[in-house]
Amino acid sequence: MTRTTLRTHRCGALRTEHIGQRVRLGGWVNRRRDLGGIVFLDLRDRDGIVQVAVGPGWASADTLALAQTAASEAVLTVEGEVVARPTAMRNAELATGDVEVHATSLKVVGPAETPAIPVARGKGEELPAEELRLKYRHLDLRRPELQANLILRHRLLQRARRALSELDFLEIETPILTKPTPEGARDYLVPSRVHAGECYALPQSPQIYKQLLMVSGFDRYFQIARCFRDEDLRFDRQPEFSQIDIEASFVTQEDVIGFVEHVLVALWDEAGHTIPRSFARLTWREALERYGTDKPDLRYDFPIVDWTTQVQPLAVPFFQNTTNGSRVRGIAVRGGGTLSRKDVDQLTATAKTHGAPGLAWVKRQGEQLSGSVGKHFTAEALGRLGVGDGDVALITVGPDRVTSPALDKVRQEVIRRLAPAPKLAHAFCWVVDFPLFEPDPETGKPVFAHHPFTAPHPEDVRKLDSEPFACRALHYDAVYNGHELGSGSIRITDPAVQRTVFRHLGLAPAEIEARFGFLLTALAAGAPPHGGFAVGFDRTAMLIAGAGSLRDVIAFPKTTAARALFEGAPAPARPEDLAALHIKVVP
RNA sequence: GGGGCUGUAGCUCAGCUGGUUAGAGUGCCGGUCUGUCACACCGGAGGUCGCGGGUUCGAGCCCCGUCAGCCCCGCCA
Repeated sequence: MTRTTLRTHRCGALRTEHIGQRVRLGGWVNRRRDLGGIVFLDLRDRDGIVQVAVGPGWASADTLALAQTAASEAVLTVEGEVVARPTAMRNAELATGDVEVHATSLKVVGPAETPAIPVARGKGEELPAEELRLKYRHLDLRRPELQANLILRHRLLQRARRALSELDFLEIETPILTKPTPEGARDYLVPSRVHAGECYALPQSPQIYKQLLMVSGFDRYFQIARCFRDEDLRFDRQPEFSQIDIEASFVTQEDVIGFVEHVLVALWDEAGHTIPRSFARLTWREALERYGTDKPDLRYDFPIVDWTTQVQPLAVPFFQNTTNGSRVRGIAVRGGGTLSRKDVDQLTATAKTHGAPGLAWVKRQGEQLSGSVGKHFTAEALGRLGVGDGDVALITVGPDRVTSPALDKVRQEVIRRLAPAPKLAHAFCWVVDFPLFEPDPETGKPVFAHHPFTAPHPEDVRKLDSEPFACRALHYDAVYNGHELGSGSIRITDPAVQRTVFRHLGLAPAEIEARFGFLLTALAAGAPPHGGFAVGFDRTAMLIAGAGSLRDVIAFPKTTAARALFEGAPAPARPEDLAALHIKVVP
């Protein structure tokens, strides 16, 4: 199957079953070992590495001379015979290590200059700086690790397509040149040459299009959708990324959750992991209460607990400012007695950098109590907090919006330092019942927590105006080991409700018609109940591959400053191009 | 927009309290070598100490600014 005019096999595919065959190979010189009379070349392709031996018993003097000068990373074609290695010469570290190829002829078809960064690395040798790896991406991508990541990514994509096709979903493409959105992330704009002063926007997601497809009756849609958001980046955020985008009609939240579980289980299966269904489920409120985050890592315990009433009688000064909704919350760290004073100090620093006033702590070793608030406690009082012998309690105080994120970070840090065995290797869960609104950090006014097409929970619709923050949404997130894999919702299908929601966003009626008229018109044309989901595919691939960054599962990623170091994008536009686009750059 | 870390040979790094001619490993070049697999051994070349300014008798090292990469906060409906 891999045979072409120029080669018969891939290098990395040769095994003992090929012994005796004459083969032609093509590959890159991974390493050369020149012993004088005999030369060994490690030839590499995407399947792996095979040793090519060039010796006087079978190769001409010219071939031997050529092998002696073959440069690292040059492309060679090799013709020769697959032979068994003598027992003592086998290499158990190579998949092809029981055989080698005795080359009878050899050709440098792609000479190579000395590579700017090494492809073949010695054991324990560090990777080149990421800046160089991105600049010389064509070399970095030759590394077996990155090849494996991209090959896995391919298989995951194919598996997602297959899984969804089996569920009768149709793959339909939507535009890349689309319309700016009023809310959410900043758009990448594409100026129109034909229409002076007008712009397309690259989609942040195909949200409206997939809803239109439901209105059109396609029933079940999916797409591996490229999405673009002009926001600052992180190790797990790139300006352009791929989503497994799903939408289905005549569904409830349970149907969508079922579809998504089916896809996720298939993806993990593709990587050899068997994931039981159904996934754990907790409400957004529970998640924040117990873990301080809407994407809890359920591989580990160490839940956050409310100790406000238990510590009240102890008259600890630090815990006294429990006015207007503040609570005393903390984590009973089982086995936390092994945390050093320095560990606790660093945990305190973590809590403070995330807004907490500080971190009180009590450690119990036998009857011995120690820690910043140790003198206020008795063993019995600690027992009421669930803190036993050898444990430590980490405690803070404040309103939930302060203590939740701080204790989330503290919990993560505790897990990192204690490195307990996880209860599960793959902890999936659904977080449901998200709030429809959240307070604007500046004004305190309600703003949409998800996107403005998310349907309110039917039980809470009457609270839309009176108690907006008590209003739940039909919005759900899939979470894996503390990472958000994606989110989805049931959509608003009543154009009147959709108009009300836009008004809540502060949009004037004329603006609503201008921006979303096409959606409202569609909803009024007979819209089936529908909902969907989007899986962040790059992030999923990163997690399944065990990669440390999105950049390791994307062939040509951007830096954290959104630059492409390989091709050098973005680049200054030529004046004539700007003129054609009716653009003047203001310095 | 803010904070932190890093930047010295092609690559990975060391460089003491500011003090002689900036080192190592690897790669590269030349040589020896017929069973290596990070081959071994001998020899050699290779430096804008990110960039700009300042302090100092003297700066890789101290100060200010700046650029780049990475990580974090804000941001990411």
